[in-house]
Amino acid sequence: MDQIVRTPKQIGDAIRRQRRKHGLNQTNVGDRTKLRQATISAVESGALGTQLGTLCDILAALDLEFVIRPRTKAKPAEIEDIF
Amino acid sequence: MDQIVRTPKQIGDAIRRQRRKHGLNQTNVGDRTKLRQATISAVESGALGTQLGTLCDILAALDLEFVIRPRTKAKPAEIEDIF
DNA sequence: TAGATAAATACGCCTTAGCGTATAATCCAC
DNA sequence: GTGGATTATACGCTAAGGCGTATTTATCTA
Repeated sequence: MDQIVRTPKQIGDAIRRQRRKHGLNQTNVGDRTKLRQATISAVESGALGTQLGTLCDILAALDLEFVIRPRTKAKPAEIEDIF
Repeated sequence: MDQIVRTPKQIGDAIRRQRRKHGLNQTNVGDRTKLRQATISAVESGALGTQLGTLCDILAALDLEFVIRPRTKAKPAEIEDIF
């Protein structure tokens, strides 16, 4: 359930998954966050330049949070696919 | 040990704490990440516009990782100070 | 397979991150 | 308190984010 994310792409994928789990589309999230649908799309696709404020807004809208911790030796399956 | 972080400021504080725990200064992290000391300073101070790529680079340099999960009802103490 | 819903792109605009380079402001130990 | 180390700011520059508005390109479903 908890998802280890180490790259923008992994973060985007995790967000997309959670968004769908919530039954929302990108426009819905955009409304909740005052961000454009296009921006949500960019974040989910793993744009490196996504701004931290933007990301935090999206997480809040999806009722998600980050935990920051020392890297673990996680099995590949626990981490987002590299592809 | 694990730190719940929900805002750029909390993320910056957590990074600063971990950096010090590693016995590094901002310049050291800058060297490891090809970022400027000034950039590390900005991230640690919670700049909203910090880019995701930048953040991930710093986390990697400090051997940290994110976990993304549903928000918990954590006691205030488990979460970074609001300020 | 048509129609509708959702996601990805486009264009021009304004703002700002991060860069190099430097310097000012703090912190700390001696 | 002073000198060295660390961190915060400054300035001009280039590149890119996110905005509004719209359209194209999937995706899904009846």
